[in-house]
Amino acid sequence: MNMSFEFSEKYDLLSQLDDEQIKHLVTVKVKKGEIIYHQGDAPTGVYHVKNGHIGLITFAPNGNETLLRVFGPNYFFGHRSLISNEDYHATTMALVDSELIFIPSSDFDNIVHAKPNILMHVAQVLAKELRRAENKFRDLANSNVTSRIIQALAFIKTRYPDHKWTRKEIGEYCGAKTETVSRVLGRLEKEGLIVKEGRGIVIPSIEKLYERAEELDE
Amino acid sequence: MNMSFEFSEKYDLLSQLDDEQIKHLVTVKVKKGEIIYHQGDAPTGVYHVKNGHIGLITFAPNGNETLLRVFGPNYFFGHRSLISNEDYHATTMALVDSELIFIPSSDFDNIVHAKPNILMHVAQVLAKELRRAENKFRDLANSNVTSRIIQALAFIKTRYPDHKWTRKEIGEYCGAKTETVSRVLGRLEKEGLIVKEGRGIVIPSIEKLYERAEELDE
DNA sequence: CGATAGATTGAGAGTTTTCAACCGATGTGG
DNA sequence: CCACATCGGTTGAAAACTCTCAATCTATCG
Repeated sequence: MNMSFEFSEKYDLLSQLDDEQIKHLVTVKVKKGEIIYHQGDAPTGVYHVKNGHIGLITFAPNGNETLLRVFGPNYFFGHRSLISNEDYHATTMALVDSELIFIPSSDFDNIVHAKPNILMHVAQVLAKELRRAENKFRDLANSNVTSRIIQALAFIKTRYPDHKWTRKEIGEYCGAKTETVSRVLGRLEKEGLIVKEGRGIVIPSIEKLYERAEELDE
Repeated sequence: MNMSFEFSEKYDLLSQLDDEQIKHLVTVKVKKGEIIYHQGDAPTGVYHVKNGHIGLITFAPNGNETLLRVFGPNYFFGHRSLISNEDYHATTMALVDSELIFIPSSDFDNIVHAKPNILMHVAQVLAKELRRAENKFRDLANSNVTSRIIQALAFIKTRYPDHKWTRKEIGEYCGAKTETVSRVLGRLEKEGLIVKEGRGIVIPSIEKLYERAEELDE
C-alpha cells in the first residue's frame, strides 16, 4: 500500500503561459456526460480545465468502462497523444458540467518549442501520471477490492474534493463493480471509517482509513 | 483487446547523443538477479541497456511482485524518476546477465537542457509508456487471465524475442499466478496456438493467438 | 409529487488462487 | 560424461473472492 499523501501535484499548464498567449484561446462549455474526444481520434490540441471534472475513460471490447484518470480545475488533458504523436488511446467525458480552455496543437507546439521549460513541465506531468498508472496496476494485481476502494476513495476525495463521486465511478477507477463498491462502503460505514450523507461520502479520518487498508494487505 | 502490432517503438536514447558525450560514459556489468536500484532510492542517473534484459519490478506490501516494464537492448530506464524529481517508484533487476551504460544525472541534465529535441524524445517515451501502462490496467480490470496471458505473450515475445521468459515472469507481467500461466499455456498448446520447446515457448502464428484472445473478450 | 438515476441487498455462479505434491529440464562438479 | 542438485514447471482439489443477475429501495430533481 502506497501511503504517500502527495496527491496535489502541480499540474497546471495555463499558469505557465503568458497573457499574450492565453488571450486568444477559446473557452468550451461541456455538459455532464458529453464527450470531448473519442478513443482513436487524432489529437487536435490540449484542454485546460477551468471548472468541472473530466474523466479519461477507456472501453474494453466487451463494453466495460475503466476510468483511467480524472482532471479537475487547473489540470490539463490531451497532452499524452500530442506528445507521442498517437491517436487518443481513451475517451474523455465530462463527469459534470464543465468549462474548458482549448489550446490548439499549433499553439501548443509553438509554446513547447519556444519554451523548453514548458516541455519539461509537461514531461514531469507525464512522468507522474506514469507512476500513478503503474501503482494502480500494482494495486489491482495484488490488493483485494476493499483495499483498492479505500485507496481510490482517499485519492479521489483528496484531489477532487468537490466532485460527487458515484459508486460506479469509484468502481471504474479501481477495478470493481458498482455493487461491490456499495457493499464495501456499507462495511466501512459500519466500522465508522466513513459516513454516508445522502449519496455523498465523508471521510472523518483519512489516516484511520489507511490503517484499515494496511491490515487488509497483511 | 488492443490489436495494434506497434510493439517496436524507438526508445533508444544513446543514439541521440554524439560521440563526444558517449565517450566518457561507464559500462556496468550486472548478473542475473542483481538489483540496479531499489524502489525508494533517489535517482542518480539513467541507464542504457547495451545487452541483456532488465525488469522494472514493484513489490506489494504482502511481498507480491509485479513486473511493470522490461528494458531490452538499446532501451533506457531510470528516466521517469529523474524527470519527475521523485524517488524511484520501483526496483530494477537484471533478468539475465546484462551490460549497461550509466549516464549520470548531471550529464543527463546537461544534455537535456542543451538539446530540447532529446527532452522531447524522453517525453515521447514517457507518453508511450503511459499509454501502455493504462492499457495494461484496462486489460487487467476487464479481461480474463487467458486473454491477458495471450496479450503478454504476444507483446513480450515480439519486443524481446531473445529473452527466455519464465511462467513466473509472464504471470507477474500480466497479473496472474505462475500455476495459472502454466495451466493456460497447457491449454493453448493443446489448441495448437503455441508450442513448448523445453521450457521455451514458440508462437507459430501470432495472428491466430490474437484471434483466440478476441473470442475470449466476447 | 412523480419520475428517474443511483444505491443496496441477496443468492448463486464463475473464475482464479492457494496449497501441496510431484515431475522434468538444465547445468555443474566430480 | 554422468549423477545429482536445483530451479522451474505441472497438476489436482479445495477455498476464496468477486461478479452476475434480479429485485428492491431511496435520493434527488423537475
